[in-house]
Amino acid sequence: MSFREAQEETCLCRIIHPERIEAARHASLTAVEQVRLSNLFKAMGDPTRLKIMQSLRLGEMCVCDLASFLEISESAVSHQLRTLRQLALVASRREGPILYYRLNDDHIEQLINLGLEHIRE
Amino acid sequence: MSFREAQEETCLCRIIHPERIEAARHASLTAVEQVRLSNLFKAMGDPTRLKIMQSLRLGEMCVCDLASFLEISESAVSHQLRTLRQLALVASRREGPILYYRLNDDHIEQLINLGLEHIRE
DNA sequence: TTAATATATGAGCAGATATTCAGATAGGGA
DNA sequence: TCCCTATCTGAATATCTGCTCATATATTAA
Repeated sequence: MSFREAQEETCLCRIIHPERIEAARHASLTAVEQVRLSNLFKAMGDPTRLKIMQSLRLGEMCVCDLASFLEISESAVSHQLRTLRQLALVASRREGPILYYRLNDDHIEQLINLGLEHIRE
Repeated sequence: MSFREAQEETCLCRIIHPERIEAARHASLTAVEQVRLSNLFKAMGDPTRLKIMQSLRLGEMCVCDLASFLEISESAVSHQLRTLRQLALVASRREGPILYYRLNDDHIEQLINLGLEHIRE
């Protein structure tokens, strides 16, 4: 039985506060915004990626700096950096064979700081 | 071959910028903070949980309000609310048989707003 | 107490995902 | 050109996780 069917069976009396549901509906984001926002937080929710971003708060680092610091393989770092790049969380600068990664904008550090405030209170 | 072994094999010449690694080490969070922070963002990274938190920005809602709005089962909502409760992202108030959930503090809404700024630019 | 409603919880499964491994690509120097 | 280094990428795998289903708990009313 699908949710729709279940909802029809139990009727709308199950909805206690229709006005709150309507209010939430009006204030809801677009589907694209929903996806982007959850992808942003999901990216920050992985311990490895979060450590990468924290490391980059202090300045740019190359792949093998990060691998050495985090004690994981360079391949793993590279995979995670790709994810972060695709979400515009980090940017890179090439200097010869070395790629230097940095945080893409101030929002990232602000998000981390705000998160720290929450967990520390 | 473990990472440690690989690191020893390739020696420290693989570490391009020891001073940056040292700086990152000094600025790194405690293990507990790392876990809590990534758990916070991970919780916000799931689409369903994020929608729940967005809905609660407008005011408290009960489980079946949320289930109706999100079009998922009440059981699924309840499971996600437990996760959010354990991370102190939401709090609840009982009125008779009904539990009203709300965002636990202002940080949550600030995090969402900051995330929106990032994805909209 | 019994019934009805609102929510919580445990088990299990299907889908997602982070890592490793092997191999590919790209830049710099000889 | 060839080699070495730095990084990237695809495939495979082991782990994690969100949902469903069934059941349990809790509150209210009769």
